[in-house]
Amino acid sequence: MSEKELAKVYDPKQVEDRWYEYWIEKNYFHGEVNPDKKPYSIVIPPPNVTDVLHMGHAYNNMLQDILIRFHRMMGYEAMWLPGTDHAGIATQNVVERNLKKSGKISRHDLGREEFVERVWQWKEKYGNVIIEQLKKMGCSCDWERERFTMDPKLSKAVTEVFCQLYEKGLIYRGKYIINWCPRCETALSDEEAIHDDEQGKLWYIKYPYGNNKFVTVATTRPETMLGDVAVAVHPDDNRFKKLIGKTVTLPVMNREIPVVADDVVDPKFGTGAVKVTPAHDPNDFEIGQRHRLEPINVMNEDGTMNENAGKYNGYDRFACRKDLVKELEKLNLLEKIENHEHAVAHCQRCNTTVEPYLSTQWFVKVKPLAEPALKVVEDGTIKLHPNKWIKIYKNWMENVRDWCISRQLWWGHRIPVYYCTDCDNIMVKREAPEKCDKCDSANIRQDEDVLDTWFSSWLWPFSTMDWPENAAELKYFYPTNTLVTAADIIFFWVARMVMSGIEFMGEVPFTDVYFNGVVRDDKGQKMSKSLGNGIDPLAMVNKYSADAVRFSLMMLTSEGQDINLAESKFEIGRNFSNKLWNSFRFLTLNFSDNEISELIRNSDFLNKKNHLQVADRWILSRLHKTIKKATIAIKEFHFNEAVENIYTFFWREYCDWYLELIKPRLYGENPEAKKFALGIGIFAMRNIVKLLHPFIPFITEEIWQKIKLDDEKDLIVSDWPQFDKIYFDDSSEKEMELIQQAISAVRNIRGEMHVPPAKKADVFIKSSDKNNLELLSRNEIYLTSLAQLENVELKEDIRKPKHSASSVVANLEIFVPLEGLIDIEVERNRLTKEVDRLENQIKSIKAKLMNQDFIKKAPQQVIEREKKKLTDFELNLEKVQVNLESLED
RNA sequence: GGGCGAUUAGCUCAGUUGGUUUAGAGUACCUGCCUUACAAGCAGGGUGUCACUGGUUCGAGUCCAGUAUCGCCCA
Repeated sequence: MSEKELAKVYDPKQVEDRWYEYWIEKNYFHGEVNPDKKPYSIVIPPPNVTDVLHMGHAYNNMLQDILIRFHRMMGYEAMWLPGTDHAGIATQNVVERNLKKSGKISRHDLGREEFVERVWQWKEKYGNVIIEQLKKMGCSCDWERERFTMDPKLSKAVTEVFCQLYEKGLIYRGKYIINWCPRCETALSDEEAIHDDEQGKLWYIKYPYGNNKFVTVATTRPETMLGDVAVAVHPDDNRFKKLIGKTVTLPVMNREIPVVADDVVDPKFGTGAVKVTPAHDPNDFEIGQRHRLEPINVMNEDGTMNENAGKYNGYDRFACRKDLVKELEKLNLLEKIENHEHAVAHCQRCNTTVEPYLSTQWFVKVKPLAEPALKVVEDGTIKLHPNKWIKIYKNWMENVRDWCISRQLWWGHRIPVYYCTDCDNIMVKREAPEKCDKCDSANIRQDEDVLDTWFSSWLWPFSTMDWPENAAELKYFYPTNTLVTAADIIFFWVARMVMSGIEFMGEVPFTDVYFNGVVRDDKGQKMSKSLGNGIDPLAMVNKYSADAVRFSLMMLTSEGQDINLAESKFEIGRNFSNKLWNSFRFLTLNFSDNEISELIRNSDFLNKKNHLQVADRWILSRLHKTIKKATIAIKEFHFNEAVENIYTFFWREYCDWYLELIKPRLYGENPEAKKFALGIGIFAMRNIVKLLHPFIPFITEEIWQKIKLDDEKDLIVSDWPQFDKIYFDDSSEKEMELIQQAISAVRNIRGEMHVPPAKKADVFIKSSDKNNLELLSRNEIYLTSLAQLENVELKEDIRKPKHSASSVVANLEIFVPLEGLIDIEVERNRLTKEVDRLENQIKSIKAKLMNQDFIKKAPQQVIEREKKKLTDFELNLEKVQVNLESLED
C-alpha cells in the first residue's frame, strides 16, 4: 500500500467522478429480470424536462438512492427507473418565450406542426440537464431504462388508457365551469389552480326594481355582473321572500333578470342576495342549471371582455372592473366597498389570476376509480410514511371531483378523438381512422386539444415498463416497492397512480410511499426562484462534495419533517467525511500492503480469548448493536435515526475511544497483540463503510477499495452487514462504562484545574468493590494512556492524599494529587456543585418514596430502582461531603 | 370557513409503549491544547419555566381538552 502519504485532508474531487464512471462501466446500476433474486424497484418522480436541479430534487432523489443502494446490498435485484415528463404548459411556455425573444413570433405564426417540432428540438438540446445533475449527486439510476412521457411506447399507453376509460364510460365531454388561465389560454385542473389569500374588495351593488327600490348584492368580481342572469336568495330569508319570482334590472346592461330562491345562498354572507353568473362561477353555474337559466359568457379566452359585455367589449377584465365600478358610482348604484380577504386562484405555471370559465372540455369520472384507491390505503396494502398523510389522502378521495384532462395546448398527447365533419359522429380510436364509421366520409378531424401532463404521468409505474405489452420487466418489477415523493403532489400524482395501477394493472403501483419534507431556507421559507433564496445543490457539491451534501441533509431531517437549510450546514457532511478519511488513514499508517489480507482474514476474534481485551469485546458488541439498529431504522424509513446511530458509533465510540484504547498495542512491543487490535479496527471500519455506503457512496467505496481482499466485490454490490447476537456483550459494555467514567473523571479534574495536557499526573482510586478494582487494574494502561497518568494506585482503603482534587463516580473515589496546581476555590466549587446536585436528587427521590400512592401503585421494578438510586446517592453524597470538608488538608 | 402539522438549549433538530441519576445531539459559545489519524481536530465546561392554561395519572416533554403563535393543505 503506497498510500502511506494519504492526504491529511480528504479531497472528494479526486474521488467522486472516478467512482461514478467506474460503477457505470461495471453496469452496477442496471436491474435485469432475474428469477434468482427478489426484485426491488423504484420509479423516479419524473422531473419536468424544463427543470434544473434544486435542493428539493436533490433531497428527494438522494432518499431514493439510499433505498436503492441499501436494497442492492441486501441482495435484491435493485432497479431505479429514471426519466422526465414533458410538462405541457411549462415547456410550451419556455419555447414560446424563446420564440418571442429571438424573432418576435408567436406559435401561431409557425403553425402547430412546426411549433411542436421546435419544442422537440428544444427538448433534445436542453431537456437533459437535470438528468446529468442527478449523476453528480451519485444517483444510481438504471440509465438504460430512462424514459420520457412522450416516448412512442408511453404515448401508446396514454392512448390506450383514454380509449379504455372512454369505452367504460369514465371519460366524457361536457360544458362546465373549469379553471381557465387567460395567459396560457388553456383549461387547468383544480390541482393546477393554486389558491392564495389576497386582500381584495367586496363591492356592494344595487340592482333596482319597482319604484326606486333596490336589492343589493355583494361581489368580489364586479365585471362578471355583465353576465348576470338572475339574483338568488335563500328561500327562507324573510327579507327577500316577496321578491322571489319577480325581476330586477341589471344595471348598465339594463336587462330584466329574475329573482330565484336557492338553498345554497348563505343569508349571512354579504347582503344575503347574490348575483348569479353561470358562465363565470362554479356555484352560479349550478344555480343556473337548477333554475334553467341560460348562461351568458362575457369574456374571451384571453381574458378580455367580449361582445356580450356591451360597451365594455374589448376591455381587459381588470380594466373593465375599474371602469365599471366608476360607472356604477356615477349611477349611484354602488352602495359601499369593503375590504375583503379571500382566496384567489392562480395558474400554477404562470401565476396569472385564473378565471372560472364556462367551456367544453374532456373529463374523467374519478369517483369509481377513487373508491378502490382509497380502500388499499385504508387496509394497509399501501403504507404511507409518515402515516399522517393517510387522513389527507382519505379526505381528498372522499370528496374527489371529476378531473378536467383536456388542455388547449399544442405540446402533449393529442386527444384520440376524431370528429366526422359531415355527420358529426364522434370516434375514439387507438389509430387515426381514415373514414367515418357511420357515414364513410373521409372528412375527419382530430380533436385539437392535448391531454393534461398528469394524464401520462399517472401511468408512469407501468407505462415505463412497456405496458400494454406484457413485458417481462413489467411482470418482474411491477408493482414497484417504494415511491419517494414530495407531499405537494399527493393528489396530482400519487393518488392518481394508485387509481390507474388498480384500474389497468389490477394491482397497486407500489407498496410504500415515503413523503419527504419540504426544503426551506434558514428562515423557514420555502426555497423558490422568485424569492431567490434557493441553494444550488450543484454549487454545494462542488464546494463540499456530493457525499457531504447527502450526509448533511440526512443529519438534519427526520421522517417527513420539513428541513430548514443554510449553506453552513454542509460543513457537517464535509467534516464527517474528513473524520472518516482520517480514521481510515490512521489504520493504514499501522500496517503495510502485504499485511492487509492477513488482517482481514483473521476475523474470528471470539475464538482468540487470550487476545481479547474488554475494549475489543465492547467495540464488537457496539458494532453489532449498531448494525441491528441501523438496519431496522432504514427498513422503517427512519433514515435520520440510522445515520445518527452510525454517526455516534463511528465518532463517539470507535474514534473517540476504541482507536485511542488500542494505541498502546499498536505502538507496543507485541506484534501479535498489535495485529489483533488492528484486525478488529479494520473489521469495524469495513463494516462502518458498508453501513455508510447508501448515504455517502463515494468516500466509502474509495476506502473500501483499500481494505478489501482482491477477490471481494466492490462496495456498491457487496453484502450488507449482518449482526450476530453472539457479539452482544452487556457485561463488557458495563465494564467499559466504568473505565470511561474513571478516565472522564480524571480528565475533568485536569481540565478544571488547568493541568497542562502534557503533564503526567498520578491517581489514587478507592473502592469497596474488589471486582471493580481488579477490572481497573487489568486495564490500567487505558487509564494511563487516555488520562495522561504516571502512576495509578488502586486500593480498598486509601486516605485522601494532600492537595488533591477528588471525584466520586459509580462506587469509585478518585483522587488526583495536585501539589502546587490545585486551586482550592475551584475545587470547592466543583464539589459544592456536586453536593447540591446529589442533595436535590435525594430530595426528589425521597419525596417519591414517601408517597404512599407511588408505593402502592407503581410497578415494583420502578420502586426498586428508585430505592437503589437513593442508597447510591446517599453513599456518594457522604463521600463528596467528606472530601469537601477535608479540602484544606 | 374546514382539516393537518409544528412550538424542547442562541440556532437547526432528536426524544419509541408515560417511569434510567442531571431532558439529548449537531452547531454556536467559554477554557486549554497544532498531544504523531484528523485544528474540517482533541480534552473539559456552561447552556432549557420542554409555547401557555387546565385535566387524566402514584408519576407527563410524552396522553386529553382549551388558548396563543407559525406553517401547510382544502374550499
